[in-house]
Amino acid sequence: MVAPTRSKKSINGHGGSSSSKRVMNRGAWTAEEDMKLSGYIEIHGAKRWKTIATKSGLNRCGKSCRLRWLNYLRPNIKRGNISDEEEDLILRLHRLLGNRWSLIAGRLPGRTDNEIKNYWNSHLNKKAISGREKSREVEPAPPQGPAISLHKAPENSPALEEEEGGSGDKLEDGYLDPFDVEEFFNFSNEATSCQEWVSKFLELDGDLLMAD
DNA sequence: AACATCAGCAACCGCGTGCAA
DNA sequence: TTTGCACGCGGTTGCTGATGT
Repeated sequence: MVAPTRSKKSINGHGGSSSSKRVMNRGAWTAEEDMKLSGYIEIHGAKRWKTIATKSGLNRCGKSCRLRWLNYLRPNIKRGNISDEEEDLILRLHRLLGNRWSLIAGRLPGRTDNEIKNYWNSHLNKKAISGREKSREVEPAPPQGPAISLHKAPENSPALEEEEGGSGDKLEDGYLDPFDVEEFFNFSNEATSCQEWVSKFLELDGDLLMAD
């Protein structure tokens, strides 16, 4: 899809937290706003979104600026044309992680959590459901939700922990955990390239399927 | 051609977490 | 210890274009 020019709701305020009476711009971003934002970030960096929002001269809230940057303006963003390989990876990761879009996006270079979430809701959700329906015909009651349960953890930290704690390899829903989850999803350790990670994941996920 | 419905997606919202004062 | 700010995440909303009737 081309850069959006549609005018969404342009209402005052942004609901909730801000008590400011200043009328904020909302809705679709214009090319001019995009230029202002990326120009400012180029010079000052993508930090302190509230400051960025005010100093850049954009009549937007910091949240809106952050979202626009992360999902649209950031360099190396891939948009659209999700390949079969990526789709397959999303399906597998979702089966493993559930709706942890940012984690899934973290393993798809150039893809954003928002894009993946949208893609899931509009394309893959149906696929996943129909897949489950089919497998239900063969064996009843497949497990719902992520095979690996996660506690919410900050980015770039050991994000995953098994529910039972420790190095136990049996997960709460009966899935076997065939690999070191903490190491596997430790994004701070980027020694291995993403390509390597993907092939490693596909390999291990295949094993997991065989074990089912 | 006109209208209704659906699908895709950008953007908004509320909440949780981390951190500094 | 408490409080407030900044940030990130996931769910939801609603606009637009496509498709169907």
